[in-house]
Amino acid sequence: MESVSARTDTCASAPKAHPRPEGQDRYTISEVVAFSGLTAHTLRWYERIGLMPHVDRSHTGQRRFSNRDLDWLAFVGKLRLTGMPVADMVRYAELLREGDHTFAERQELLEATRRDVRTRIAELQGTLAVLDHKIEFYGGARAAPERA
Amino acid sequence: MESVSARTDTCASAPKAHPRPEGQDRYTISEVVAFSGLTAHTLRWYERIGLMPHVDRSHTGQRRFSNRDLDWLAFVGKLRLTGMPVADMVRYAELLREGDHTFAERQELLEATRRDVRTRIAELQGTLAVLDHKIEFYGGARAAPERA
DNA sequence: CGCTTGCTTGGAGTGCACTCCAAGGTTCTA
DNA sequence: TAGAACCTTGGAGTGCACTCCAAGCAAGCG
Repeated sequence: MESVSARTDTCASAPKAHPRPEGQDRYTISEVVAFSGLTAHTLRWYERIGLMPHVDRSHTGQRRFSNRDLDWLAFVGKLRLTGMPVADMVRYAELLREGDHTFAERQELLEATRRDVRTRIAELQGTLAVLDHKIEFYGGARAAPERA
Repeated sequence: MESVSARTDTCASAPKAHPRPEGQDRYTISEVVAFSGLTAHTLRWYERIGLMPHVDRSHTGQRRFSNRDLDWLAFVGKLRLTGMPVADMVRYAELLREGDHTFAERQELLEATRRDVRTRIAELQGTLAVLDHKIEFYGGARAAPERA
């Protein structure tokens, strides 16, 4: 995802290069829409509720997003997939803004999230087993009594 | 997480014995609440929107749920975990009520759902990788410049 | 310069999945 | 046979996560 990858060659998830290199990264909202898949409405709303660190502005007040902002949005997107409530993500964003002394709390929050994700994966695998079972039934039998 | 393993003696998910044997399975709504974890409101709402096959009634009109209904609710619960919209589940319930000639469509619907679940699991595993990465960073470094 | 397209705001509206309410009838226990 | 606890209904309300609107300023082009 980000620079820290230099910890080794980890960073298994492809870093997904930014559309423009550092230094020229001043994206308009519509560019971010194209890149992130979110709507402009949603991007503005994220900022309003504190889910985005305050975005830079042009001299006339229009938003100019940075590569950093794009990275953050990608991370938020991942969290969103887990079903985490937006309020919790805002909480994490606040902790980040508050600085170093929230380090431990952030770590705890990430670990709790990881536990949730693992639980969710397990639940989905349980569901997958049920689906496999029913589909197998559909493949084999033809119209059986069970409320399939 | 693991469960799927037992592909041999299938029916891996414990059949989860019914609270009462066939023949005495006439549960009040509050018994179903205790067993399913859903609220009475939700159970009535499910019936109203057609997500429950019409539930049997006592001679005075109170609901009496059967083991069959419990099984159906358990399945709906699994589908709910996948994030499937209620409307889609209602569609499946309708197909069931319509009888044998909807067999193929039901099968298709289940298979599409399975594809969705697999996609969702893959997404969550991607998220898990990101979380692992960040947590590792938190464990190793102490307050670094990244917008972790 | 004028035109089109894009961006700004606060506030209101939408869709989903519940969740609750009021007013009354039912069932169980003492 | 009384009282508590449970059940019924249609319809209204809630919380979440967007989603859209109107009115106006900004930016790029021939």
